[in-house]
Amino acid sequence: MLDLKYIRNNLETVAAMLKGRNNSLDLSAFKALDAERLELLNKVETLKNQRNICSDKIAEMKRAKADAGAEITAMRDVSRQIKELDAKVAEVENKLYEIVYLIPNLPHSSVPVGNSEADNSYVRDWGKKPEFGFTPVPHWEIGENLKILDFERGAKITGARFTLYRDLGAKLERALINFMLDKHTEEHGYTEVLPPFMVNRNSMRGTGQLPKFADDLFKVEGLDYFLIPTAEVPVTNIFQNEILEDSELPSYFTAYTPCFRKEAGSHGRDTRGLIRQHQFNKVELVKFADPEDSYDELEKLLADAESILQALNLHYRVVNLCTGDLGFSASKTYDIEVWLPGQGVYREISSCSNFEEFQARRANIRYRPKTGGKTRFVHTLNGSGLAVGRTVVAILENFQQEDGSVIIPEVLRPYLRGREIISKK
RNA sequence: GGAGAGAUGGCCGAGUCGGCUGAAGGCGCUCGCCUGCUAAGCGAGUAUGUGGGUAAACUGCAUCGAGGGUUCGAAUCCCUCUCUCUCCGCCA
Repeated sequence: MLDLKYIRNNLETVAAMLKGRNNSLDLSAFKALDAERLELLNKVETLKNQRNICSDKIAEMKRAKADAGAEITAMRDVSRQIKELDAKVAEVENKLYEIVYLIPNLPHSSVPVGNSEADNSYVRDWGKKPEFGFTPVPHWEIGENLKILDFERGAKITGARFTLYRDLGAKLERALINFMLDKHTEEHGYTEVLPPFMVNRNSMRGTGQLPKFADDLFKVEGLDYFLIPTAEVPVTNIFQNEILEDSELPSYFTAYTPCFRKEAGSHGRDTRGLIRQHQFNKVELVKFADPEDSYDELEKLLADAESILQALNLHYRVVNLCTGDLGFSASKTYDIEVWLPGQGVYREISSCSNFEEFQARRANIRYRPKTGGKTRFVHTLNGSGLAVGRTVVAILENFQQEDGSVIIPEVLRPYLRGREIISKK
């Protein structure tokens, strides 16, 4: 959420920002609603002031055993007016916030301007594409052939976009989760947390999933709870409505959770394989940072995510998302795209963002600056470290052998009792 | 699921038959004084949001789990909800 005062004073900037983000939100009602709200507040607060003063007077008179009948009668009317105005304020405020909650975050100055994916700017790459003496195949063929991924049974058990992992497939997924969590906690200073996989509406609003993206969420029937689409939601909300001490910043958390997404609007896209599932596993990195150094923290966060791919020896590239491709809550986002030789494409495997104050304002997460003075909103950041299912995809496709077997990356072998290869039984 | 107790400022904890309680008292913390170190002592200060005001002084409004109600006036009375604790039952 942006600061009301900021929107009020920079309405043109905000409108231009919306255009740059391909966002068609209509701001025309904002100005009138905002002005009406201020006017109503002014009125009602004056009346309340009157009432407070008079109430004290009545109390005094009563203590002096004087008759306050006239004052009480007069205040009766004032109170009635206050009640009416309060109701009106609430009404106007609701309308106003309906708009404000739908305004996305302001992009950082280093974000390239552009309309789509094609305009994202290249940052760097690491490693190189593996060479094959044969034609590499996509992971779904490898997985089915090795009997470690069972798409048909996943669909039978639940439906499309659900997959049953078997045997070394399941173990590989589990090994990756453990490897990632260990690396981030032991080497990068993150604290591991295991949060609830369902959250309430307020938490979803705090990180920006609601109200705009309700269609993408699985809602629990009969309760106002939602399955999390990412650990970002429960972990960022750890400090919801709290004031942190400056000494607690920056604060790093990592969490493994399954993620549940409806993938509304993606019908027909990536229907084969593990790429786009309704349920997938992810190890997430979340940071709470001092606004002064949140962009340094973003670079470090990105490096932490990259280190996993490097340890697995997977070729990837990093892109800086352009204004048109940037997520709703983010000020700046780097995507890490891993090379998938079976499909001949780079696919997003991690998304690392700085949200600046946007989520902190919604979730009301503040800190006391060391210089003293008023509390300020922290900056929140997060990134995948990494999406586990897509990492399995990358491993299968990059390390496939001509005979259909797959070499297990060395760093994972300790997590698999020394296994070096997945081959057909 | 049943029975009961509770939710007050950074923490602990008062709030009597509704009014002088944004909130006593204590602890903690900050600044100053004092004391040759440590400890103790003394004085002052110490919530958040939002508005006015010169980014000051000062000042309006709101906030005692959340929402509603009664009243001129609610931390205090009534209703609903949420959460916490204790006991019983059930359960991985």
